Amino acid sequence: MLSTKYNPSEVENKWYSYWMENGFFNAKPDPKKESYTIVIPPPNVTGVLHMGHMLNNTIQDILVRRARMQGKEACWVPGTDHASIATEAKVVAMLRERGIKKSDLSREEFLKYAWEWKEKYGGIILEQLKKLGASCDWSRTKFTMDPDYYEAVIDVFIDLHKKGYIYRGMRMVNWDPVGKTALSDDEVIHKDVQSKLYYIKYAIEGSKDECITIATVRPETIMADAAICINPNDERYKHLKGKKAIIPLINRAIPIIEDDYVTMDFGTGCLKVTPAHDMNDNELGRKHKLEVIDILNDDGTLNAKAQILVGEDRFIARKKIAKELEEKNCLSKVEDYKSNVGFSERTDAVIEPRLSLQWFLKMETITKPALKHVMNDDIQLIPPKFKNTYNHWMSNVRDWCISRQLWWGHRIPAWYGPNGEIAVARTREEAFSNLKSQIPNLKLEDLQQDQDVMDTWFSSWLWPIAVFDTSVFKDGNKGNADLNYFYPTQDLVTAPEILFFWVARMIIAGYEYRGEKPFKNVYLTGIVRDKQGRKMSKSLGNSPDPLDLISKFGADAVRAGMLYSSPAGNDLPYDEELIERGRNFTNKIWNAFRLVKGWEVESLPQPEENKIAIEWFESKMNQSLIELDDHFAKFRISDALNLVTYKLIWDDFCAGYLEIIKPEFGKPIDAETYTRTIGFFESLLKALHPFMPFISEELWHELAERKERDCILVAQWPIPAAFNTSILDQGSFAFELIKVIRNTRNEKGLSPKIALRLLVNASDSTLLKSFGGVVKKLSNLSEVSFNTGTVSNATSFVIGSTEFFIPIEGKIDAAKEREAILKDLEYQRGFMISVDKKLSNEKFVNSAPPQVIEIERKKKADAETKIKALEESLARL
RNA sequence: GGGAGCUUAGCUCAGCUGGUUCAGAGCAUCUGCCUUACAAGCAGAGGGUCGGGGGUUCGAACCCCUCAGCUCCCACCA
Repeated sequence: MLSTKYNPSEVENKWYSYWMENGFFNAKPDPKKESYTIVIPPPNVTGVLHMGHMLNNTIQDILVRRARMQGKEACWVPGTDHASIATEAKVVAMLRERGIKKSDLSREEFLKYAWEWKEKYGGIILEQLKKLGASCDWSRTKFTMDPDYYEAVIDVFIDLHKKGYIYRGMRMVNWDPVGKTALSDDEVIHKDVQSKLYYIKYAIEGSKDECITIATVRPETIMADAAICINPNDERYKHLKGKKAIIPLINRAIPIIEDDYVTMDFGTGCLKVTPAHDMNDNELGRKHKLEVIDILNDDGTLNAKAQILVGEDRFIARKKIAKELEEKNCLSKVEDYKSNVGFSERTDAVIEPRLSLQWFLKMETITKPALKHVMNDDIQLIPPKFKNTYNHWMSNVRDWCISRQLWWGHRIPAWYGPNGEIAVARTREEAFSNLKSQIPNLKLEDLQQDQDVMDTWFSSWLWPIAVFDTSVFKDGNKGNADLNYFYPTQDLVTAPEILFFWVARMIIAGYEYRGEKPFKNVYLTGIVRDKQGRKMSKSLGNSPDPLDLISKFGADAVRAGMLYSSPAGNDLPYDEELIERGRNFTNKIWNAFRLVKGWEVESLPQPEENKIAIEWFESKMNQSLIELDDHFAKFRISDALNLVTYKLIWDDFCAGYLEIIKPEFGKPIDAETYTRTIGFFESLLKALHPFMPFISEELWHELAERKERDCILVAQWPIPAAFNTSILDQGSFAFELIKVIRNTRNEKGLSPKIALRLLVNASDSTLLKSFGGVVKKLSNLSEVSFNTGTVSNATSFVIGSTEFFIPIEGKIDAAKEREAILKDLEYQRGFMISVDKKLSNEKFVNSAPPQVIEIERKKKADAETKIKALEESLARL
């Protein structure tokens, strides 16, 4: 006896192993087949699976499995990202726990630890994805620091340098004093922070007691001030033009300059200009040729140039300076102030704008095709609302700072001579030969390689190309068979947060190196949030462990749960109830299988209602399959499952079809119906497979004997045939009738066990003719009679324009019945009036499309019948 | 400051070309059922000025204007 509960865990392990053993996930170029490719957004190599991955990878797997069933050569390439700063931070933390400081290690020693760490924890996440059922071609698993990938990244750096896109420059960068590295703008998160606005008095040089007051949130940077700036139109300060102000505490004189950049009504209308420590001040400083005084060390402490508080952390210095200023009577007031502060995405340190020598990629030219091909829909963003944002970003893109002061990553292939000469080259030897002509006595060991590595995204932007061919970035290489077959890929599924970090840059690289888009569609998922709408995060502890969920509910249930209410681009408010609902669905399917499996099959004449049920369900299924394909074509994955597949299986197949054909307990089913039912079940399982791969595979094998390797994951996707609208209409009419009869039972307190008679005041109307037997069975009727005329001592109702009676002697409460009829009558009359009004409106009749008018006419006719029937019933009572 | 989006049942959300898929789903609630596939279930029911106001239209949840509230992205005025 099979359990009434579906038990997923055994089934899942069994089939995943079987699929792997048979190499079903592996793809290779096949000119006879269309290719379908997805590259996985490579998770951090030391990461663990979280709910966002679940959503993301479920969607990818659905797309890949469906493509595979459609006969395409489906290739889903997995892999991991070295994630330089995130991984390095983890390794540093691990070393610290073991009492080892990074600063005590050489680069080589540190990297040895990092690789050890990677070998130990790397790829856990990929193993976890297998539990979800991800049908990746694991033989293609790629890592962004695989030796060949590493080389490809270096090739690209050298190539772009040669093309003049990469340059080295002193720029203001976002400095992370904890990670001790520069960050790109995108790695900085701005948050509103409650801080203080200090009003500081600077004495005017040569004046007895006149002062100029500036407002700042950063008093610790006054020692780096290069000027005071006022607005040229500001009458209040005109007289100070050309004079000098004296920085308190260190008594250094700085010029008072004018620039209309200064907002007159903010603070005091005077601005301290600190070119070394503020992006805007830096621009201002350059414009006015001001001195740049950098008073901070790379860890955010004050250096000797500050003259005071040397070695103190900037935030401690801030407090101390404020106190000192107050003591020296230089602080006129302090206000509470909400300011927007940048934080490091990875270390959460407050970002310090800092001047430093970094490598940059010029973005202006190289981004052009990437903008164009998204705007003209060669590449489609789903949902399309992101096009605007993309346009805005790509049109205002700044040069990309690609160097990072880290060790874990692709080391910048630049070599410096004794006097700062630069050679960009693959090896020391190559650099040497490049430089020796200009440096007479150069020795090989004089050359120093740049200490920095490249931004992680500078490697992952090559992903869709490099997963297939890493040698293609060298001159003259046309690409291998894999690349030419699988590239461009079709769909990319990722989170909107990395649209610019990653997606845009892959597009740039795609056009630069292949002259072709990397993918056709970009499906942007939502963010998984908790019930309170907060992002799932480790620090909040609000993220469930996906593997726990899988072992509790099954992978199929979790996959379905992730798809409830998660259309593209919309956030998903996560709730375990969603997974439960998914679990309930698997159980429903399991029980449908138990029912069918339990039937005795005999060659019997096929009952009439079974014939109708088969005809009806076939049409219903074809109709649904068409809708299903349509949803897929529009990337409405969630709708494809919830609005179509789920309803088709639960409502139409289980609640409708199976209930009709179900033989009485203990009685056999006719062979014809049984065979057709198995066929339907198989089609349903196929349509279900992309969403719920495990239960569909299991039941595929349970429903019939299968040959070796005859698996549902390689079965052919069901192709919808034409459907019969008339039978579908008859079906809905019949189910409506059944519902009303059941409701009548409920209202009148009649047990479902008591058979009722249904009398129809019409000839065997076409709408009911075929479905008479169905209605009889599903609403437990002893008879259905036609042409009965009006019947007394019965409850009556009208569906469409047909009047029905159910004789229920003794169960009729005339007063109650009358009340109900009057209420209905009132509504119907009101409805009539509004329809009439519409139909007698000439403008409506003239301008509305004919089918709309037809519908209104039908409404009117139905209402007329109803009113007539109601009036008659009233008269009889 | 610039941009995008959201506001529909108690909750979470659909509603795709302005018109029968038009006011929907799931959950929650209520009623009745342990009916021989499934109580993780079955059969029903109630629940709504589609954020407020105005407009366009024969017709508006949907288009336009406006007000209010919320969210996200980008920029940073010290």
